[in-house]
Amino acid sequence: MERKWTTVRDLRRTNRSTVLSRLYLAGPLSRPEISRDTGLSAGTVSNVTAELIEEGLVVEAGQVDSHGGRPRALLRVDPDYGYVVGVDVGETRVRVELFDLAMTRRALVDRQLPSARPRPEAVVSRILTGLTEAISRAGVPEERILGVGIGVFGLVEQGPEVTVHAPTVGWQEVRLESSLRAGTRLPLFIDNGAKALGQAEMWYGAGRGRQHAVIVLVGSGVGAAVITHGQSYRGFTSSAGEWGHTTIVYGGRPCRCGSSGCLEAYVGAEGIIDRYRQARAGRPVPGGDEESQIAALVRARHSSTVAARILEETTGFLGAGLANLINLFNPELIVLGGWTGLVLGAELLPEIRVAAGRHALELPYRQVSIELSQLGADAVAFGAATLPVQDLLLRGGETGAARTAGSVRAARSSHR
Amino acid sequence: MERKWTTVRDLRRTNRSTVLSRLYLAGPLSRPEISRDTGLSAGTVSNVTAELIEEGLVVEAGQVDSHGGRPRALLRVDPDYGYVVGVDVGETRVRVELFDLAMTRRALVDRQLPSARPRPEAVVSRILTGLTEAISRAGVPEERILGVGIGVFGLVEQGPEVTVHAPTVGWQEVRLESSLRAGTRLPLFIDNGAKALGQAEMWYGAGRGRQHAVIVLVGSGVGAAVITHGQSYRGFTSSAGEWGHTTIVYGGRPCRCGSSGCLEAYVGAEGIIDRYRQARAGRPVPGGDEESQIAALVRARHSSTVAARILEETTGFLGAGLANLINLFNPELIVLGGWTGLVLGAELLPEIRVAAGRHALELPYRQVSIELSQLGADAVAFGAATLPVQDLLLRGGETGAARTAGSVRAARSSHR
DNA sequence: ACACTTTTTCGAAGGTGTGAAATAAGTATC
DNA sequence: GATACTTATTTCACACCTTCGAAAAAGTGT
Repeated sequence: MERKWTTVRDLRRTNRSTVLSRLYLAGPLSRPEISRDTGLSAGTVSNVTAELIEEGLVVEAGQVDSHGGRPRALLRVDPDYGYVVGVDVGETRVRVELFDLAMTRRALVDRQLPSARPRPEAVVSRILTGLTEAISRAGVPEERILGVGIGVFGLVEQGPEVTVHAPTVGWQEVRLESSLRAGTRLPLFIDNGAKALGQAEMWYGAGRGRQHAVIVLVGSGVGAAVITHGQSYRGFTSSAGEWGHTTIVYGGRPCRCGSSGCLEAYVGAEGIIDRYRQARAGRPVPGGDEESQIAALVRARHSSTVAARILEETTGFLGAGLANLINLFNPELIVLGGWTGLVLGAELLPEIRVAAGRHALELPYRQVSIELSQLGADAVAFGAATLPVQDLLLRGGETGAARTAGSVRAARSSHR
Repeated sequence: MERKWTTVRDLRRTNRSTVLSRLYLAGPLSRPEISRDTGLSAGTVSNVTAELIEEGLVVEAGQVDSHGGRPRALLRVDPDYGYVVGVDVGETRVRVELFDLAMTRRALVDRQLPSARPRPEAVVSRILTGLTEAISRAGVPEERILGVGIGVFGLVEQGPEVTVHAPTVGWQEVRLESSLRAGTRLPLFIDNGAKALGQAEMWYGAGRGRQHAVIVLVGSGVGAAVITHGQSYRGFTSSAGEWGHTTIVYGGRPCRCGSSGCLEAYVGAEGIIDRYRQARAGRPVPGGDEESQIAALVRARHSSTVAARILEETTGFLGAGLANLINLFNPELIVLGGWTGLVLGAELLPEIRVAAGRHALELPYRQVSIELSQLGADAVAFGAATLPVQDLLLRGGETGAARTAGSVRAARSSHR
């Protein structure tokens, strides 16, 4: 009962939010279209849009000619109203990208990390220097930055203060938010990288227009982002969706998480390569890094029965894992992403679908479609950048008395 | 964008709803307490409660003495404002119970089904006759019945019309709602039995006051009800939560659903008994029905190493299954229910907790507590009866122009 | 009897969306 | 080129809503 949802002004805010969101996600729209989509009366739409235009969030974008009537004016969110930053924190590098509101990239900064088990301070310093560099490269005044979204590996706990847990790289309750807060006044939005990417896929990728989906990430690790009613499913402390460490072969292969039989131990890149090596009687798998090893395996499938068998098994495990998601979450869509997932999916998607069908219940399986990611494997920073945008939309474009910045509102009004 | 949430009257309805819900779920409360809990101003609370009292939904319930000030009046929902019916549709019987709003049972009707694979018509006729009998036995005028909740086995699809799918008993897209609609004008609320029970457990059982929980049902079959933000997680077509048919032993024991290695094949009553029999080299398990066989197994665990091993394995499988739920849904609470679950849990809960800890990720495991069901195995009808209550609360006590009945409102206003 | 405290009600004020009417801005037709 | 028609957009009266502060109500303690 902590939510504040009572006054007539909150009503206005949600209506602003629905109008703004529709406008942002469904491209240029005319007022009558907004009215129809949102159920708001024409008068209200006119009223709300006038306010949004006045504030500079929305601009006119041409007209659409009519069949004998006043032509309807098209409206859209002004891409230059503000800018957002997305940060991809990986285990080997930090990547900072700056976008305008249309998600056109304006700057990109890449920083290597010294080791694959980076210390938090190393990450924090690279985020902060990357941030200033991206801002200066893009030539954008800092006051116009709406927020910084950060997609991190590991479990991101959204408490009174955001903390990150990633036992595999030795991070225990890392207070990432407060560390960053010391170095910037910009609003911060920290989330798990898979969840960030999932949101991007819903807005700009394979999930457009869907409400219930699971975006699955198969790379070195295996994760998932669950979307319900268009929103990320978080659970009690936001660590929901740890699909990679669900048991799929009771008592099976040991997993780096300490348990055994985890899905990740079978369909994560390392798991696949390891099983391939064992099937080759211990001979090393050709190719240098994991990526080329997987590629080699996929290429070999027509010539080598061993490779074919390994891939078939992998398809089976992956299918069963997807079936578990289908049975538990009943999504309308599953998006297969992550670099390993994309490599496998490019060749084997039909087989994966069939394998999922073998293990899932018939009804929910009939209602789900399994598709490939459209944004590719490298869109975590992009996804992270959508986090501040989402915040903007949910607030209906009002400068929330949120995390920081009273400067933003001032900057804005002096700007127009 | 289909939801209607725009006008200033919707605002009133949600405020009525929050006040009414708080009052219903948190027992007798004074107006200042409501104000504090809901964030509404004292004026609004007075205004809203006056309306609810006027309509007969809420009544005064004594006073609480003060420390030198006007004593605060206590308010509560009138248990006799209306009545609700809950129906438990099992594979062998139909059970109809009638409650007042305080969930005190006023009537109970039990009807056997002719076979364990009942035809839909057999179920429908027993529901309808059971309904009239329960109403007459309780001596309640039909106009005072707020609705009938029905908890059914199988997958319940909430479309424009509710349909039920249960392949194991040969039900394919059974149009239960329209069949019942022919025989009664009362508002109907049809849902999966496990979900219905889950809601009851949240309101009146082990889940009180929690927001994110999974209620797990282990009986002959295995199911789960997932609660997020206090609401049942449904997914795209409401068939979410089919935990029993998630794969936990890839390529393992065949399951009646057609797949193999499903959790249900290992920890469902039949699966346990079957594994026990195999371990006894095919000798039949003592005891008549499944229930007494499981009881015999549990009793034998101190004298028989075979029984002990089977139970240990069962604990392991169940723990891994729970761990999957923990990793995927990140609940704050897991409630173990269902008759098999209760029998096992009564003896082995600590071991089950440990087994879950072995397979779950550390952080979400630390944050979850695993408890036994408090409502017992036979509370599906009770749970189903909460469905119309929930509807009442969500509507804020306004007679929705919902599924049926304009008679209800008339009856109500003539009644006071 | 009086002062004090707390609850509850009351009325004015400030906001909101709606629906109908008015206005704007085109196209089709004669 | 003027007129009729059509559709988009704005304007405005209206009915509602919550809040806020003041006043009334209803007790306790001295």
